[in-house]
Amino acid sequence: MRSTPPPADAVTMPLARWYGDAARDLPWRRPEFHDEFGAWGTLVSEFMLQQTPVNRVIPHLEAWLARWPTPSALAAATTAEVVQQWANLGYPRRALWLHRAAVEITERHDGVVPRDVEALLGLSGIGDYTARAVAVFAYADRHPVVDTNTRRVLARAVLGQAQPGSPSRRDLALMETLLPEDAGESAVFNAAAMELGATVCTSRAPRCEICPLLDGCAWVAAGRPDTGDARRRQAAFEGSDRQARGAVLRILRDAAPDSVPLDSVLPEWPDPLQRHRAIDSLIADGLAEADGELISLPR
DNA sequence: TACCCGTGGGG
DNA sequence: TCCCCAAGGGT
Repeated sequence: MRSTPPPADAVTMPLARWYGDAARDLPWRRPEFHDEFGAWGTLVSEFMLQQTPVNRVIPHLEAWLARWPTPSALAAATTAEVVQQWANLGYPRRALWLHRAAVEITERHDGVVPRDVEALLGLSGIGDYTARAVAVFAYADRHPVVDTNTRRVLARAVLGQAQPGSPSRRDLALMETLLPEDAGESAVFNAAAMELGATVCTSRAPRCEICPLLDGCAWVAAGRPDTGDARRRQAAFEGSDRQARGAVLRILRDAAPDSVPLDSVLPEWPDPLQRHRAIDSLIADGLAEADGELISLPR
């Protein structure tokens, strides 16, 4: 006699089966990747994947790990080298944080990426998502891993809403209730939920026809209501400070390791005040360094 | 909590 | 063309 399966199985079982067939072949999912780079490889990949699409990350990840295959190797690099290697991945403060995390790992953890979630959360640039992603995907421990893809899958399949709206902490708790007891199965479930959100249960045009959760999906059952789109729109990029900062930093990256005259940096920028603000804030963030009338990446 | 932080590809 | 948004985190 089998007991009635827990409701969570209605989600975990079909998802695991689907993942076995449909998972993309990504570098950080290959055994050789873990053999070669261990948890460090996972950590670097997760930093790069924060808000940067998979396809753009892959070549940068390989170059980065070839140059700095261990935390201590990166810790020994200069800020300028790190920012330049980060290239056009975007959000360059992540490069600073990754560098800082490498120093922290070297100094506080004997050069070994921590396994404990609390210890991981203590590192620069690591939050709820990245800490658990490292613990689960590098160390095969049992934790809920909740990113924007998983949140969307939970919102639709379980909560019946078009987009995630509840605080992400609540989705973390919800994911915990669905997590299989077995650590290995739970790791697959975490990866599968993310993969489904990335490739099928997408934000704009979900492909419900091929979704393994179609039969039990609360959102489909409700007639795919458009939940008023509570998402906050991303601030305009054109004319923003971010655009100005990006333009300045590109010049410094291209010139590195040389300095350039301050006057030569975006002299024609439409808003001189904004140009000044961009330069100052980059220096304040540690992404640039001024020396008299010269400016460069930090030395 | 809401806002800030780059960059580029796809619908 | 233009708009959306992408394996988040810090403040």
